[in-house]
Amino acid sequence: MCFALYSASRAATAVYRPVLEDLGLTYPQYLVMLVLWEAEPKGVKELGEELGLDSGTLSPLLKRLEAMGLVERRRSGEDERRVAAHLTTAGRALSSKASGIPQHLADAAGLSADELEQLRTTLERLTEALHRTR
Amino acid sequence: MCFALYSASRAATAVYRPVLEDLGLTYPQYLVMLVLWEAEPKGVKELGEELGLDSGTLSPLLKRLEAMGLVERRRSGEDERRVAAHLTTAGRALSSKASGIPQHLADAAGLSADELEQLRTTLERLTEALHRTR
DNA sequence: CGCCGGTAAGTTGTGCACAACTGAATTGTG
DNA sequence: CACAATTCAGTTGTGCACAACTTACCGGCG
Repeated sequence: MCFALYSASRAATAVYRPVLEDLGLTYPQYLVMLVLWEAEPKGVKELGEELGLDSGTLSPLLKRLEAMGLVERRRSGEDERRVAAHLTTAGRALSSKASGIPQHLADAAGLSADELEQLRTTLERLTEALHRTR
Repeated sequence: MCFALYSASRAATAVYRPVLEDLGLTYPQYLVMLVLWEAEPKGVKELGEELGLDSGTLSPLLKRLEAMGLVERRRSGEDERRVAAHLTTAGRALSSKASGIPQHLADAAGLSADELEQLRTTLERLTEALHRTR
């Protein structure tokens, strides 16, 4: 069962890869951009909570996004410990190029909309349960 | 949808991690051992086909398993290009310690046996379809 | 005020995942 | 037989994922 999960996840990111290459993003970078397109700016901690990633993964990832000119990292004035990721103009503009990606993947999945929806909710329940065992 | 897949997969390996730590294995190493416990010896290419991994991933992984004394890599006599992974006595012995792991994970999943079975087949169909689009 | 536990981000080190490439061995074809 | 194309394992380089640790900063308490 878990091998099926592992394989499917890798197969999905493999389908994303060539599409995201046009945007110059990796899959985790794309996830971060999705979150920021939704609401911005976001602290490293908030990004980590939404994506389930820690600062050890996010810090270098955000640095790369900053080097690409998509994101700016700014230290908070009120709390000097916090760093917020702000979108640049280029970062905001990229969202329109990315708008077709979810549909592209849904097409590649070869499952009906119902099946996809059911799969998604089952996976979310599973993730919840697995996290609870920690 | 794909984020659900990505999260669930990471959550599953996170549940495996402490259990596999007792065996001194990572999750991909455990997958290789599972394949070898099933049938042995296996060439790097065959392992790669069953797991969907390439030599760039498997070569160093097998070297680590060899360094742990679980596996021996031997060049084939007939075809000097090929390298086969053989289990050592210790490698074979480890399988009994690992026997309880699948059940442990099924318990942690918090889904019924039916739901797990259905999830597995859906994921397999999905993986198939995603590979086809390449 | 001074210190102290806790928190936020970053750093270091290990091990995948995968692309691109290398080098050796084999196979197919003229 | 010779040699070009292919196959196989391994190497190199990049980017996650995560544990363990470090550093800077906050907020509270004596």
